[in-house]
Amino acid sequence: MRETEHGPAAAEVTDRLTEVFDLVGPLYRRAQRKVEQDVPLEGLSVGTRAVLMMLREHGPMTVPQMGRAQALSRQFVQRMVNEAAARHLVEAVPNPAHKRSSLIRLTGVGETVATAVVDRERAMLRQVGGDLTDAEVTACLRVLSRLLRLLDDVDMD
Amino acid sequence: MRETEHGPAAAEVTDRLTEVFDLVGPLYRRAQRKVEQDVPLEGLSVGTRAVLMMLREHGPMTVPQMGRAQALSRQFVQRMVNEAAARHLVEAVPNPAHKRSSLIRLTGVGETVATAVVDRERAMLRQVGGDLTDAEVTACLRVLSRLLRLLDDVDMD
DNA sequence: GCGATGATGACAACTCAGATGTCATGATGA
DNA sequence: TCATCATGACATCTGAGTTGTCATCATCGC
Repeated sequence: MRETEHGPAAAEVTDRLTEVFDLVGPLYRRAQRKVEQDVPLEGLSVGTRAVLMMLREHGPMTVPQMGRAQALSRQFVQRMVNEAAARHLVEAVPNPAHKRSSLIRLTGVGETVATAVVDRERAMLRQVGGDLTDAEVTACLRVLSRLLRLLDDVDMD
Repeated sequence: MRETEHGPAAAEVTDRLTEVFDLVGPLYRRAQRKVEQDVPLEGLSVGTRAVLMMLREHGPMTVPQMGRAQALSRQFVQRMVNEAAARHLVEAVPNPAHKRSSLIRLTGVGETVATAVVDRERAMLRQVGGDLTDAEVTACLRVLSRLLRLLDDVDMD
């Protein structure tokens, strides 16, 4: 039986997707709380951590770009960036594409701190990594991305 | 190459798990917002919706059980349950196992409302369901469950 | 059986992540 | 050149969810 067809199998998949959402809530809250209690070690808040992680992963970005990527309001991200900038973890550099909105990028210190955070978190994830296959994680990423895209139109600003 | 071994492959998996977490944040916020704007149709709040959905899925439960399951504080869940009870969507029935903490279960009306919510949400998920295979969703559920268990110790109360 | 321990429910107070509103500025595009 | 739109700055607000406290009652060890 091909699972990608519509019909009974598709209905089955839809059912299970509900379960995925049911897992996202608790997972988000637990992760939030975990980060909340760990990240002060680096003198960060959850919000500034998110900014550092994004810049670390995707390179320099503008504030509105980050807001859209994280489904957060532009103004909130701005506050987090300002906070990070006050601690010299990030800095604004001129944006060749748009003169008014500067690119935000990690400073040397920022990179160091971001790496420390990532390393700590990966150490924790390593406990569970062995149980899961690469294929499973890939599938998970695909499912979550698809769901995210489904909710793309739900936006603000 | 077996991916479940430790070594390079395991490290790779750990890396990708970070990506999973990066997806959970935006997904949670978007879903929250979507539910927020849809669920007033049934005259519910996000919290009461969560209670109804849990009872619908798992049958009667006590308040503390629901709190643990959703990683929410007992008191908060209690408030949501009280709210739902005020609208006669749920009711307390004696708990044979523990005399002091009664079981909460859906009323007839509650069941109707919960079904309406589920149906609407499944209709939306159906748009995406066809793209994904049953195996992928299963893998996703497994990954998320594993991550949730990893954070089990992070708790409150 | 009886006291210690510990859940539970009820209620009050608080916090803070994140949204919303508004304005001035300057970039962009027809 | 003018209208439009995106950005940054700042101020205010909201409400989901927590924390604190207390009385009650169930459970369990002795």
